[in-house]
This record gives sequence, structure tokens and C-alpha cells, in this order.
Amino acid sequence: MRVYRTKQRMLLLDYLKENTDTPLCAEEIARGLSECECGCTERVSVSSVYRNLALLAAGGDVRRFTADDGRTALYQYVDHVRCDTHLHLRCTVCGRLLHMDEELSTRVMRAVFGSANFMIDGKQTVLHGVCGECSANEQSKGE
Amino acid sequence: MRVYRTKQRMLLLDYLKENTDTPLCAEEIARGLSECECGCTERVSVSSVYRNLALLAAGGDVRRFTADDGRTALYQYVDHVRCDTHLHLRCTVCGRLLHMDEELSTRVMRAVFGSANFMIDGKQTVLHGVCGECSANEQSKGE
DNA sequence: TTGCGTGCAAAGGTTTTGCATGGCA
DNA sequence: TGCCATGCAAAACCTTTGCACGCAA
Repeated sequence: MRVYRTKQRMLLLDYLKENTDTPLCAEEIARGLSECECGCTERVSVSSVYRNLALLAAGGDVRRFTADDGRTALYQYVDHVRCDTHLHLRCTVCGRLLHMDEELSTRVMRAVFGSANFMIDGKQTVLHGVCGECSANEQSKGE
Repeated sequence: MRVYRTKQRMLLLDYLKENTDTPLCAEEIARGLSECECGCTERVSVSSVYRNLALLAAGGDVRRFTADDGRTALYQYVDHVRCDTHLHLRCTVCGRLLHMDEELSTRVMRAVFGSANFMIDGKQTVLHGVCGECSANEQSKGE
């Protein structure tokens, strides 16, 4: 089956590549695309966004999360060059997605493989917790 | 606000504690509860199951996942005594949830805290990848 | 010209909510 | 007795699907 390089698909891909820091929901993406250039309403329909996101997610180019509300799906572009080699950290306080450096990621993956015989998939794994900045803020608040 | 120990709530909690190995969706839980003792239909309504699961999840007694279909929520009882001290591994091939032993979990959490200043929350984190058994099967298939 | 992709609206499935009733403490 | 919890049905919500038309190659 042939895959066309349609205007909508290319716009979506560009948009995702420009917003790799935060996972976005389908509607946010559709809205973002429509506000991109001119002020005209809805340049790419939500259903097309969904269809293309599903395609990209199946191909591994996009990562699919679940939002804190437990039902909305969030999507984020995956940079293959970097993602095979490092893990991600999500701070549950500020919501940011942080990149764990390659050296530490490798160390963790090796330790788990060595001791538990489990091969971590960096593309699918996200460690949840509290980042240094937020834990510092929490502490200063408590004082 | 007072929390009553109603029959339905207690049944739910018991059921979850008896099924800690697999995450279940709300409907499965409701069905499981109704098939529990007698053959009568629906002993606990789905909405009550949802309401109680939300309460339990908020309190950290239940972990909320997202099924592979990307929309159904799955729930699993969290054993606090064990969960603060170890991480979980989910095999993407066989689907099992494995418990990483405490020593290795601590090692990983310390390494990440030491190098990335990030405090992993064991209750929320699940490492995805392939377990030893499945990777052995994959290999033997390829031969 | 072929057939994939799109937009729209409607359908689908899961989860939440409103309200009257029931039951715990 | 005072509220919280429940069940039911309806609503809300996100996502998928059907269909006719448009557009890439």
C-alpha cells in the first residue's frame, strides 16, 4: 500500500517535530495546525490527525501516552537517533519529559538485563517521579 | 469526609486483592464480582466500580494502566508493603507484570537519583521490554 | 487515471454524572 | 438520624468509522 505525502500529513509531521518537548492530545495538535499560519479555522480535521497519528505510532515514529485524566491520549514525536540509546523521565509535578543521558541509560539497561534478564525497550519506557528542580521547590516550600 | 465500609466497596477490595497478577478493566471487575458467589446478575454496578476505583487510585491503593487498545483503563491492586521498595517490569510479548527484586530496584533508583537527581516513584513506574523467557522463545523461533 | 487521504457527521465504546433510593455508623 | 454510597439511565467524552469527494503520483 502506497503512502502519499499529503499536505496535511506533512504539516502534522512538521508540527510534531517542532513540539517534541511536550506530549499533545489530538485536539491540541489539530488546533495548533490551524493556528499555524493564517487565522482560518481548522486546516486539518481531527479525524485526519487521529488517522495519521495512528499510522505514525504504528511505525514507531510517534509515542502514545495517556494523560493524567486517564482517558485522553497524548502523542509525542520520537527522535529515533536518540531514543534507542536513552531513557525518558517524566516529572509528575511539573509534567516535563526529561532525557536521561546516554551513559546512565546504558548503565540502567545493562544492570536490569544483567540481574533480571529483562531487556528494556527505551522507546516504550518512561520513568515517573520527581525531578531535581521540583523536589528543591517542594523543600523550600516546606521551610 | 467519612468513608463507609459498604458491602460493595469491601467486595471490590477483596476481589482486587485476590487478583493482583493481572490488571483488569472496570467491566471485568464488575462481572467478576457478580459471578463471585451465586449466579445472580450484577451484584455491584459498573458505576460504583468506577467510583470506588477512582477513590482507591487517588489514595494510591490501586494502579491505573491503559490497555493496548489505548482507551480502556485497567486497574490493579498495589501492595504498599512491596511497592515502595521495588519496580515493575512489563513484558510487551507475553504481557506479564514482573516484579523486579528489591536489591536491583534500589540499585537502579539510587543510580538515577545520584546521576540525574531524579527520584523515581516506584508506584507509578513500569519498565517495558522483553522478559528472559520471551526473548529465549524468540531466539529459538528464529533458528 | 488509480486509489489513498480528507472532511464531515454519525456511531462507537468507555467513563462520568444526576437523582432518587438505600444503608452504614 | 445524617450523610455517604449505590443503581439506573442519561450525558459526556474521546476516538473511530462510513461515505462521498479531492488530490498525489
